[in-house]
Amino acid sequence: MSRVVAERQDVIATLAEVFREHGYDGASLSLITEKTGLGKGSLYHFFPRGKEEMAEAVLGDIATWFQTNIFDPLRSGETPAAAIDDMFTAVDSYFRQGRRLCLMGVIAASGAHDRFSVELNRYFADWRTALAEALDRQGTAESERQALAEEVIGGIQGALILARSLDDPQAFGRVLSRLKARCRSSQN
Amino acid sequence: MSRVVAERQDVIATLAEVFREHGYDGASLSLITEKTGLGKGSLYHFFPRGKEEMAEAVLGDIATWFQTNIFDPLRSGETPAAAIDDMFTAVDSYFRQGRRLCLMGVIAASGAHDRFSVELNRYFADWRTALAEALDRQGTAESERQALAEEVIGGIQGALILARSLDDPQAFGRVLSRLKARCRSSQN
DNA sequence: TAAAGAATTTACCGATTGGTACAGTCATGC
DNA sequence: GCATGACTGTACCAATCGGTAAATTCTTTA
Repeated sequence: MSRVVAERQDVIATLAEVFREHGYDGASLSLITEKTGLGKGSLYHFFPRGKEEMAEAVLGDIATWFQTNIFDPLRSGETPAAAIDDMFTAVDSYFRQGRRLCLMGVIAASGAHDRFSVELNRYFADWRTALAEALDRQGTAESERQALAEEVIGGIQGALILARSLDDPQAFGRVLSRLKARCRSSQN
Repeated sequence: MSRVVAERQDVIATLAEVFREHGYDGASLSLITEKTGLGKGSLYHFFPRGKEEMAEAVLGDIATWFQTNIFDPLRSGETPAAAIDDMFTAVDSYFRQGRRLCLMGVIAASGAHDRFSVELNRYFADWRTALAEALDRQGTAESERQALAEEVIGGIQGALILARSLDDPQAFGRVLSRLKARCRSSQN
């Protein structure tokens, strides 16, 4: 593994934090410089196309993480019901029990939405597909699958915003457990 | 009604659009100038504290609208079940069948969150209280009220983000009708 | 109709924006 | 130990940022 790939990867985690906390427009290069400890020279060495490429890298990184840790297990899990339970556990952990926003949601709710519409579309569509398939395998009615998957994925996004706005991270957990119960009771 | 109040009110609707579509940081004064047709001089005449006061005015306007058209009817409606149904109808209409984002959510998901935390908190807390009370009056179990209210309000926010990200406004309506059914079936 | 004040236009400010250029430093492999 | 290329620091750029100031125009009212 070359040094390039390793260091670039280190930076991406910090970039993700900055974008998550300040949004795309709010994440200025000076702020990014400060938080990453990298000067503009280094930043533009790793991301020649600048801020947009930084955000693309972060979104790609997140997409990969979800693919690996959420979507794939939903498909490959032996017992789909357990796989769905695991999804909720992973989600709760990833979003730090409601104290962390979803960067995909942050971008979707921002003016930068158009710039990353492809990434956003793929993220949510993949999640919906993976969850709907798991629901299918656990015996959820066909008419229910897609709609329930949308309700759950949207519910997670909304719960994050709600928890932050109410300054009550626990609201996230409360909604999560209700959504989980909903998936469970849709079995046949 | 003086001309001041009337014209200021006209501007607020356009300001709301700009903030909704571009976010707080993305809504530059030049963009605001362009969309409102008002020069900086006029803008600063109406909103001496600048952009922040413009956003405050918009958020205040939205809060009033929801208080009047959503929260109050939830409390005063003769039959609570019908009042809740009306809420979903009004929400679907306000958010243009999923083609319009919620500015409160947009701000909550942005770096400007801290600046308007009071407004955000009040909006969501008021909504939760009003809905929980209506659920109470329609006989929803006490243990359910608050949690169901949170699920519904969060669900609406999330559905807006989902619909925009999937580029499928109808996803909003699908989630809405499920949430409505949930409220209905929680009656006693 | 003239005074008062509301509203607008215009020019301007310093600071910051994202981005570029490039010389210099550093580690690594031959 | 030297050449190569990855990496960094610094200086710089035009454009735009949010905001200010003041002269001017338009409306309202007495």
